[in-house]
Amino acid sequence: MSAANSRPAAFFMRDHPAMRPERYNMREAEAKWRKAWSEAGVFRTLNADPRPKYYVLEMFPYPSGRIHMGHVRNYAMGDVVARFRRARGFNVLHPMGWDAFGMPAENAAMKNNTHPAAWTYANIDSMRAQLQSMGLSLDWSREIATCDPSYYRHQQKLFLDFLAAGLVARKKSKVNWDPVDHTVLANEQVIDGRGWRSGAVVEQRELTQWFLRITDFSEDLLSSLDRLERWPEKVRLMQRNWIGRSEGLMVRFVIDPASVGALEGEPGTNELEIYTTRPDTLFGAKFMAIAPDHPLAAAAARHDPKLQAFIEECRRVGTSVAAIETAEKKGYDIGLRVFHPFDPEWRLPVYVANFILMDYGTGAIFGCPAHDQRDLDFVNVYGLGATPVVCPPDVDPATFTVNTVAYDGDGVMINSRFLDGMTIEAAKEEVARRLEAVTIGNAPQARRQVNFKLRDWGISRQRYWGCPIPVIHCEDCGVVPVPETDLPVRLPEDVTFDQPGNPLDRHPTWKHVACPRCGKPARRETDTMDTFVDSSWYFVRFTDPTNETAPTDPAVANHWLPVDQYIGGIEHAILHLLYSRFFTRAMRKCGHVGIDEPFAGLFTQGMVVHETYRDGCGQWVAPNEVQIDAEGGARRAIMIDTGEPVEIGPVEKMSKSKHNTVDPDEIIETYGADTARWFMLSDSPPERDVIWTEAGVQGAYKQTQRLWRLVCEIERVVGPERPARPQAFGEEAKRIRQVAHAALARIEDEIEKLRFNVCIAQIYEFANALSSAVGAIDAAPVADDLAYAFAEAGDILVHCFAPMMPHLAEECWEVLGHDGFVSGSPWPEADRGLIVSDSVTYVVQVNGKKRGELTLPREAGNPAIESSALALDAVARAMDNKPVRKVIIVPNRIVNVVV
RNA sequence: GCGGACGUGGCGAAACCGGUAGACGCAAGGGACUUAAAAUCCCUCGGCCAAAAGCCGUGCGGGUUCGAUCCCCGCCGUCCGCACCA
Repeated sequence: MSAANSRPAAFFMRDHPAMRPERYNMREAEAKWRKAWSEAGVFRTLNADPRPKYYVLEMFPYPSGRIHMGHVRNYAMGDVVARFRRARGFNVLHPMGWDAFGMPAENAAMKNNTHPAAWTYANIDSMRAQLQSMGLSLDWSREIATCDPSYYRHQQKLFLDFLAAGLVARKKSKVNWDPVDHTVLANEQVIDGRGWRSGAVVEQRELTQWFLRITDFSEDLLSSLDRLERWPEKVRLMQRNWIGRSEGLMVRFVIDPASVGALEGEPGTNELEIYTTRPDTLFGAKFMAIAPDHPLAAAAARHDPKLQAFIEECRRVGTSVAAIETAEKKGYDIGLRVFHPFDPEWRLPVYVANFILMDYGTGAIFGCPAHDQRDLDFVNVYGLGATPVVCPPDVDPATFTVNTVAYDGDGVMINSRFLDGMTIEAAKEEVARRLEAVTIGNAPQARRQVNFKLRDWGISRQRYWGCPIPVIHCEDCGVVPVPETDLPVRLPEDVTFDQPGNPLDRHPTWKHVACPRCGKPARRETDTMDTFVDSSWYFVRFTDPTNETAPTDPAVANHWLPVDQYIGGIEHAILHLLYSRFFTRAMRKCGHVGIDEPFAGLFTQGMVVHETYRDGCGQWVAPNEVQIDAEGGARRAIMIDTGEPVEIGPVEKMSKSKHNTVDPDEIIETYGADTARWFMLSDSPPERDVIWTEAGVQGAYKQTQRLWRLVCEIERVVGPERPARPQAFGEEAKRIRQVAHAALARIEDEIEKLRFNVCIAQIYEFANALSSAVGAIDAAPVADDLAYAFAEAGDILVHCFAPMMPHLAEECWEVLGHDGFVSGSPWPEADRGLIVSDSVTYVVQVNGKKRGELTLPREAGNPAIESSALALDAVARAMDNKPVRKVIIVPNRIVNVVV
């Protein structure tokens, strides 16, 4: 149905206002407009469109099968931006796709005996239908799914390009290994050191894995953060800390040969190299500590079964930093002693300690308990003591001690011989200078080093449902890339999940291939890629999603990129965003794009949270099983079925386990997509969590009806013809125009800043003002000037809420007598000249406390303002006959009389 | 453990760059309309006080300032991330 076809009905209604339905039938209207948009292709985007581009993107969803309220919020926000920019004359790219590889499909396969592909594509179909029911202005012709060979073949090409460019490495790395299920476990699958499915104690295993060399870009990824001005400061800070640049010193400690004992002949028993960012605290050292995975620890363990047991105990904690660092500090003295670099008489014990990470620095430290909390916790277990070497300002060095809280602040060096009295910085410099000058075995004892916490990105996954890594292992030729003509390396379809391990590895034929180089029998790589790889370039693929010959067309990609506004959850603040920034740089190096920062503007939205409910037995109860009564301010909940009382619990993130989810389908069915979108945007600032409440969504529903009635009322007082602009406006018409244009200016500012909740409050204020103006009219239609003002205000109002409630807006647009779509019509121009008023209201304060108000002409000068202020009764009373000391006048705002 | 954020009425919140604290909405209470209900419309709504005047009030304790929700210092509480979840 085209908009033109609906004209007769609209005319009929305008001629007979009484015939217009009292209530807006969202169910019919929403379906009607979605169909009309789709048939007219309103949201189709052409790469060749000459208008300025605007790329708005929301993080694409994992196809779990059902959308949740978090999606509704995320996509509602993105759609507001897309629709607003479109109205502002931009050629908007607003695509959607599916982050479709990943573990849940394999878990479902194991549980339900379905194939991951079948499960995933079925989920995509149902989620697409759900998203479409939201009325999002998406270009569905650009839809992509990362699990589709038409997508991952290009990802394999990118991998090969990266390989050729030296951006790929093979290294050993540890994984959580479940000895019963014969599978690698994700950190989230390790619960209290045991596999989630088998319950077996998890081991750590070393596997040779594929890595992307993100650390090649550490410095660039860090310094470029300064240029990302439209990113939240907190995300930039999180990335800065994650990259973790530090300037420190590598120091070689000589091991006392007398302490080597049974380790004689083992490698690495001459010296121990450590990395420190605090060389200034060297005189506070109490011990050395090495990681359980340190080669020296392994060497020592070969001679000491108890140490071996200790190391294995450490490994059971798991591979996650959080687990390692929260575990109680434990160590094992391996008997070695090292010489203090500045005192050959001073020897320090060497421990293997569970809180030292092999991945950072050299996997070895010197421990200075007085100034590092972890070291202090450690010595407090082993009774090694703590000597403070940095004294806080204004503290007496003679009495300063450290017992349970380490001091990591600024201060002056003490107890440190030649460093005493220096600042921390000077002491660091002095230690570095002296140790650089000492030569041990042809090399200086210390060297300055910039270190990063950032590690290379391990992308190997021993799983089926991911993008195959396109290489072949040949006994003679080694690692051989799959020739590009053989891409894609497709996942075999005939796999089963009824036994443990990786289906690709145990597939009878898939991995057996001829070496592309020598032709001898060889085997395919059976690891697949981390799904973060899939999501690290999908935003590029959207610019040219059907390109069959290459991952991108660089010219097209460079036209659209960077994404102007990216919107998604804060949980992706580090990994996804950092990997995407790296990937863009890597793609640039290989000639696929010409930019290095993929997302110019980033917005991180808060979660959708909900009250939790439990019945008498403590079982979780879902919101749709509960009825809430609020009388006299007290809220009580009962089970709808039984009337049994229900306990209202704390508000928490919506999760299946707590049964506090709300199904978007049900909400859209009951209230309509517009209401759901409106409520998601109206209640809380978008970056903060929003609490889903039944009362809130009902309130939003009421507002949709109110706006509908208001627009119908406006149409009634305006009359059936769109009024022409009159020569002059009366007082009331002027006032209405002023209200409308002021509202428009504010609302567009707020949308621009993504402050949707404030924007909606402004729409309410505008609607309230219009509503009373219309209510004051008793004879319709009104005079020409008023009719014009009302019609103009009505158009503005509809435009203002159209990005949030697009279906209702189309319906209202039609009522106001327009052809075509409001979704396709330009944003009205706010006449900012209309907005300035002739008078200004000052707040009058005495000593900073409000005592009255004063309305004066805009052009009033300071002396006039001052004398009017002092003339106020309330001011005189508050001054209490005291003399005026000073009068502060803030232009157009405030007068403060200081007495 | 490390890192990051947040805290304002009964509730969600607003307050431009340090300048009227509580816009707007929800809930609640009162009223109108109605046979009744729903819907709709009007009024009240931070605390103390009968009211006016006034005083108190932005997690807590200090500080800077003519003036602090906003800046500084120190606490308390809540939430999030931590590299194989996506």
